[in-house]
Amino acid sequence: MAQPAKPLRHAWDVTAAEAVAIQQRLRTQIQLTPLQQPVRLIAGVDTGFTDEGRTARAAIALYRFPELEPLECVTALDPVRFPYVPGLLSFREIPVVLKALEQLGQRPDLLLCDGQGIAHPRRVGIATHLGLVTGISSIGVGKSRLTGHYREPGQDKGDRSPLMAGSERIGTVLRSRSGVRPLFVSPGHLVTHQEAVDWVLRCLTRYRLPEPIRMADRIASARGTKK
DNA sequence: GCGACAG
DNA sequence: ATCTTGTCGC
Repeated sequence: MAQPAKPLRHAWDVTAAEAVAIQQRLRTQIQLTPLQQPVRLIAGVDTGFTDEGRTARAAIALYRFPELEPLECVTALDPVRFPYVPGLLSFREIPVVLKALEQLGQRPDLLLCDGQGIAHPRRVGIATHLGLVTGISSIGVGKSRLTGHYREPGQDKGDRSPLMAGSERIGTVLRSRSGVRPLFVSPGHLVTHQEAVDWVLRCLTRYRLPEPIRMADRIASARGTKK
């Protein structure tokens, strides 16, 4: 017998209006509290696109701290189901990131995400969203500004200035390397502003991006190393 | 109405 | 994000 057409929908298949409503609810759960456990496992998270933007590829690179020794890398592919809309990035990238996270053999103590944490119009950037969904402490590391005002920080590595939204602090504009464009660091969930900056600094080597994210970036874009 | 706008 | 070679600068 012919079955009645069922509207097959995935949990993450929402409209832009629904996404905003979800963010407004999630916003109330954010906790900018100090880390409650020693950080031994740090995961860098990033997403890339291929197939003319129809397929998303998430990459997660796990590192042991303080050695910054690479432990394992996992990836996941998923068809894109949500367009890029400034402010709603997490609804486009989180599904495939969760898929990759499930393949990780160990649970990270901290997530370093490519994108904003609370430095977002409704305070729910992808790092915050991911932290709320997983319960894992998370930090947002954006390569450019989404929202907020700031004074240009000094040109030396470590120089910084607060990222503000009115009188509220939403992050830190941090020079991760002398002479390069600054990073926009903000707490995702379960970490403080100070810790967010400290952990990004502790994961830096000789590049602009902290090592875990830099590695995830290369793997997600699948073109950093020509085989 | 006119800009701004993570990846 | 992605399309793309060489080139300028420390």
